[in-house]
Amino acid sequence: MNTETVLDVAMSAYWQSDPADVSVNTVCQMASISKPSLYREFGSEDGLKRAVLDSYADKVLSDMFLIIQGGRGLEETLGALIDFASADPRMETGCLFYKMRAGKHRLGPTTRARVEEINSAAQAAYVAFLQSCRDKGEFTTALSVGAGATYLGEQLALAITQRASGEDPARIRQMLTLALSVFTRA
Amino acid sequence: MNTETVLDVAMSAYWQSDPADVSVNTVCQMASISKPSLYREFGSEDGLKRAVLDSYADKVLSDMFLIIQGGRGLEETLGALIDFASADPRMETGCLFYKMRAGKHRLGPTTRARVEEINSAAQAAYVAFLQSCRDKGEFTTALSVGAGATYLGEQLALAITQRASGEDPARIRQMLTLALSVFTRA
DNA sequence: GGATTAAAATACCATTTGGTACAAAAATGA
DNA sequence: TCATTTTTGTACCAAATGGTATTTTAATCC
Repeated sequence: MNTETVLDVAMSAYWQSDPADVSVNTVCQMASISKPSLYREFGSEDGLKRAVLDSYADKVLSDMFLIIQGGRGLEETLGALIDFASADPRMETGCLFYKMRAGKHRLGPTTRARVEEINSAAQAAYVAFLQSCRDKGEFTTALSVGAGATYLGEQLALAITQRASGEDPARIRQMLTLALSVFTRA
Repeated sequence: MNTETVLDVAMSAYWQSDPADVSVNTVCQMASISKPSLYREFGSEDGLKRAVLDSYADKVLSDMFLIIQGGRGLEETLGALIDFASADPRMETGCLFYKMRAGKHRLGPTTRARVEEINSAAQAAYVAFLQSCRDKGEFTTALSVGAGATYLGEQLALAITQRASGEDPARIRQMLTLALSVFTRA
């Protein structure tokens, strides 16, 4: 049984619907493997989800981090984030990480821990980005860097979550652009 | 068996945790009634949830509608909404309606229909409010009334949802104030 | 009080959940 | 080719889910 294949199948299932709505049984029959095989490889449902999340972070979230850490200016970076959130086809059914975070009380301990880890890393990345913008004199609002980072993160999460519920991408872009306009309009 | 009591118990349970995480069995033993009694009164889980949502709309959401339809000005109304979302003790564990809306794919048909109904009513209320502000010359942004209404609704939902996950109310107020500043700062 | 009717609870149903004991295959070694 | 080891799948487990048939209890009527 190919571990990589199982991870892909599970990720796709969790991502398309919701980690809480996909059972281990379902994953097994979608991947055409037996349940003991899966448990031998991942130990538990929690282990599987954690592995899937790791894989997701590697394949998808990394691209988002690249945008934030690209070293570009405020407007350009915000624009890229808006593009990503409102138009990237991979976010059409939302973000697996945000789905997990939204239902983190339904996750096992190791997956939840990983979710919190990633969340902290994202927050830190937003902070670093905004701080660099402030240093460059692009981010001159009274708003603190920490608060701005939280705000930015939550607005992105909101936008991407809305894509999962089928909202019109153009509308989402409009809303997100409006929300993030607080960074550029003093 | 007191129907009102059962509704209160169920509402409290759904509200405090999440409608998807509270089973019919749990509701029964919390209300100290037998399962057939509950099914005789509400027909199904969907029926119970729908009844609870109706009761919730009557007891809680009505207050939110009162704020919006109070006929007061833009700044004052937004301030009241910010207060409600970030400080009202009843929103400490979030809003039952928003929880249902967030997990509406997990709801039965009648409850889901009611959720959509309430959602439309809320949107309409936001539209009416913003339109009246525009008529009074308080809302002069390029933003359309419809888009503004959607934005307002989503930002409130976000803020209240964050309260359910234990975020610091002061932080939430700050974020929401920032988000809604787009209405008053041109 | 005794018969009838309305209310409630016990005890069950099928299905699904996460998880595993154990037997059947398949690959490896000599 | 035969024995050993590793891999895989069948068949099961207990618990919980939403929902119900049937029996017991309680109230009503005469």
